[in-house]
Amino acid sequence: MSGPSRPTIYAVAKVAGVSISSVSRALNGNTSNLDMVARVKAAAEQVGYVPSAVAQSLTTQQTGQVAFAMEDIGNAAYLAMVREIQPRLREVGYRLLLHATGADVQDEIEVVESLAQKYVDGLILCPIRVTSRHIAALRDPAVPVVVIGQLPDEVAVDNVRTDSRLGARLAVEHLHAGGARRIAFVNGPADTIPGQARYAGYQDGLRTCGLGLDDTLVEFADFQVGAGRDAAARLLARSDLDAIFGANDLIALGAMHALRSAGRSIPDDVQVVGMDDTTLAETSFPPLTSVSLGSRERGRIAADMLLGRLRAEANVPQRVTVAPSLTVRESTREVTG
Amino acid sequence: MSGPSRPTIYAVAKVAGVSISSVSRALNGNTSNLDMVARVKAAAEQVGYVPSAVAQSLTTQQTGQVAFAMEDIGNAAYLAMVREIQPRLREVGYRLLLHATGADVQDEIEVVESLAQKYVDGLILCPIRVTSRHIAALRDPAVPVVVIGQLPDEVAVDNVRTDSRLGARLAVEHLHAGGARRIAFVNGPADTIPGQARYAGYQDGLRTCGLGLDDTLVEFADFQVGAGRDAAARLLARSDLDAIFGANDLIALGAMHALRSAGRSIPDDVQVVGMDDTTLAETSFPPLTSVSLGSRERGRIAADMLLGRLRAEANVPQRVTVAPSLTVRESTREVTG
DNA sequence: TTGAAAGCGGTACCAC
DNA sequence: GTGGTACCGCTTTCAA
Repeated sequence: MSGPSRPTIYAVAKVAGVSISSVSRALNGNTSNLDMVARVKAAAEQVGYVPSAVAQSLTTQQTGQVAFAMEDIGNAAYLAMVREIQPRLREVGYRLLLHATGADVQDEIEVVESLAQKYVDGLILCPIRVTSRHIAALRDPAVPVVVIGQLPDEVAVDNVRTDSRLGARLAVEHLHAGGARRIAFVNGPADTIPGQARYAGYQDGLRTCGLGLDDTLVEFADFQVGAGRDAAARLLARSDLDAIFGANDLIALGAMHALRSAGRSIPDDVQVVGMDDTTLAETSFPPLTSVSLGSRERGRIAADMLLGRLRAEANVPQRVTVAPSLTVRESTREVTG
Repeated sequence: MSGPSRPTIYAVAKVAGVSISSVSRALNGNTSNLDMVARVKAAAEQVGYVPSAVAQSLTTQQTGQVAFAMEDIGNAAYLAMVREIQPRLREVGYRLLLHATGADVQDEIEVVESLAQKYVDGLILCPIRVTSRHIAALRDPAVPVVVIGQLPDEVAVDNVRTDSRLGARLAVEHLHAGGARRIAFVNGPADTIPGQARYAGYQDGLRTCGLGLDDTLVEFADFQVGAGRDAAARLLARSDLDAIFGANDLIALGAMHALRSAGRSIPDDVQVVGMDDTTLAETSFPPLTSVSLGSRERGRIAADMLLGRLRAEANVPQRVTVAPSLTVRESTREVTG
């Protein structure tokens, strides 16, 4: 016995002794007859009527839902975005739908293509990579899309980005200002957009500081603690160094573990800087200096951008860039003067 | 100019030269005429047809969506659940909708009541508290609900829980086995279900270990790092202690910070145990021994339970309890023998 | 097998 | 102001 089907608008109309049109109007505030409104509301209350979201969607052509798609909600940067996005959507009555694509490009593209099913009114997408198929799917999305991340200029889509290359440079310059001269870099995978940008920024920083690039000071790792620790251990084994820049906070945290195991003190012997400025950076010991790429802010902006697009159509694509900034904590030396 | 409205099933029917009934059948595999199927699919492809999820929902009375409601996705325990739930749902074609209630009981109840709108096929709910209004709302939910957490026996709802009281006792016993005799406890807020259960478990542990309850060894804090640190600092200032049990990993992490600031070594001077066994426990220094309450497993079970309910209705409510377990790391002393 | 038509549960236009 | 009705886009029953 499937549950008793909920009362529909017809039940309310019957009890109130009016037409369904009147019920609809009364409940949606499209009538001036207060008496009617009262009668209908009483009837609705009596039968326990709640309008069907699906039926409303079919007629209004709006779902009241927005999707957020990223690689993995476990990633602190995306988590930070969700925490900004969800309340904003909720505030104006939108529900949030979560897509974790698991770094699968195919999945990511399917998400965009599935938009044609119209189960959401809009999408915020964080692509890990941008392929030609992405671009094709993004050419004429069924609903408004906001992309968080780098995007070729020719793609006409709302876009909020950051400059992780500049962020990496800031990290190096900060370490240099703190007295470091042999600044190691534990990068993420070299074949990813973030990996490439951060590596370029690392080199930028060395250059502006008048330091040369020393390949023995560079290592690669997954964006994970364990990998960061191992990579840092390799660096310590082969090179003299007085600072480590980790391509994200997890890597930097791993590096701190390696340093501690090697008996090096932080920041006196070796300074450490991470990237993403996640809560991990605050809670680590010592608290980790980290380059903020404004995840929260990007999430907030993306949400606002999408909501704006949802209420007013047909505008030129927007693009906002959030500047990276340094959050100095105790894993680096104070710069005096 | 609002975007060109997508082609409907009528467009396909027209191109294929058949009725919409046939299109529907062909696309849903409810026909044996292979020729028809081919023709329809070709036509669909040609016009770029994608069925409307909303229209399908209206006729099938199913949305293909499931909601997960918890306090805050930023909480590592809930995060762990989401990461288990989402892939499971996705695998069988369900989309995940996220509700963060922000510890607002009112919001939580509204989530349950909003189920009558039928925008999802089911709900997984993690209540922070269970009020009489919860119980009332849960009495006859519009769609199947699975509750993760404690629930009065009289509430006939699918339920997966853990035994955090037993978990707390395990923590105390482990510390005692490691040689601790003055075991402090930094609890969460006393007026929450988790707070009460853990406090009871703490006392259970003391009892089984033959230790007396000493109020000066008990402090309260939010479930946050900063609060945990401050609470631990208060304890250190007034009491002699050789172990600290934090009611969750964040509190325990805060306690470790306080200990470090006070110059106490971990675990030699003071052992520390946390609870929830989050990734923070793995990445802290030293890695934190923590009581696992099986968040991932509970998430997995809840998802499976809901999916089961979604395919076969009308069964008695299920209840599963996940046993807590201890994950021993380096913040406590090895127990030999 | 295939098509016509009746809903699914609402909204909104259009007469009255 | 109010009710009748077409329609949103699809699934499914029922005849032919």
